[in-house]
Amino acid sequence: MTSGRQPLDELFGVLADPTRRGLLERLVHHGPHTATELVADATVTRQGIVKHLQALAEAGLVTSERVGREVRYRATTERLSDAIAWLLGNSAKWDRRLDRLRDRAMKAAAKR
Amino acid sequence: MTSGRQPLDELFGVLADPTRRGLLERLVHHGPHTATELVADATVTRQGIVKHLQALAEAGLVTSERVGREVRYRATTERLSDAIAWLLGNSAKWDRRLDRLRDRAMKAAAKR
DNA sequence: TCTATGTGCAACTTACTAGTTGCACATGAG
DNA sequence: CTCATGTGCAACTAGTAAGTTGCACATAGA
Repeated sequence: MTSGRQPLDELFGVLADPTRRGLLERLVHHGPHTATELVADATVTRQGIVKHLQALAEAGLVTSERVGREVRYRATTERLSDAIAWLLGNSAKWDRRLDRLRDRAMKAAAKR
Repeated sequence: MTSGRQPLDELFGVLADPTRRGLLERLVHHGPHTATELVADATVTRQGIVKHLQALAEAGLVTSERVGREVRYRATTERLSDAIAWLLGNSAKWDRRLDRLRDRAMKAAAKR
């Protein structure tokens, strides 16, 4: 059962870092930014941020677009549905509220 | 902003490992088990499993109870709501389906 | 009491990850 | 062209995490 690097490994792993979650939050709620712009809010160097953004990109949570000499990173949160679906699917099944949530999440995930 | 070891770090970090997710799934869907029993389905040693269960316990996802010479581990999935809430809160806000999910999840989390 | 089974503790190896620094390359503006 | 700004690549360090092995301790049962 322990095959190499499943999608959820990457997804949850990427979200386990507070700096990365902060970056993603920023991109989700305040739109696209460059790595250099994001340095202001972080405690790490630009290179550190670039690494985090690349990790997020590999997990499918951000995309990048070159604009002149800048590179804009944009959040693409569709993949989060996979994580949500797993979590709801493993929340106590005897809870009716979560049962309803799970059903809806499964449908939402299936549509994608 | 990068303070030491936030709750979500631990939560997502613990879920990033496929062996741990497998253990949690097993406990959620098939009830309490001992570490020794869980060895059968895993690819790692008992000690490895014990370590994973301890990690899950520290993240508040399982509890353990001693019964004679055995130790039964039981899933306690309430904490998953925290992860669900974060994910829904950072899913694209323009998506109405996820908006509804988020509202419901927030209410569910608040009740706990 | 003796034994089989289950658990706990500790040391150790290996591998990965966060974060850094240094420098080279690319591009927009004057 | 020249320079400031933004990006890319690579090497390196330090810390942590997975997983193992070996052995000691505890307990149910014959």
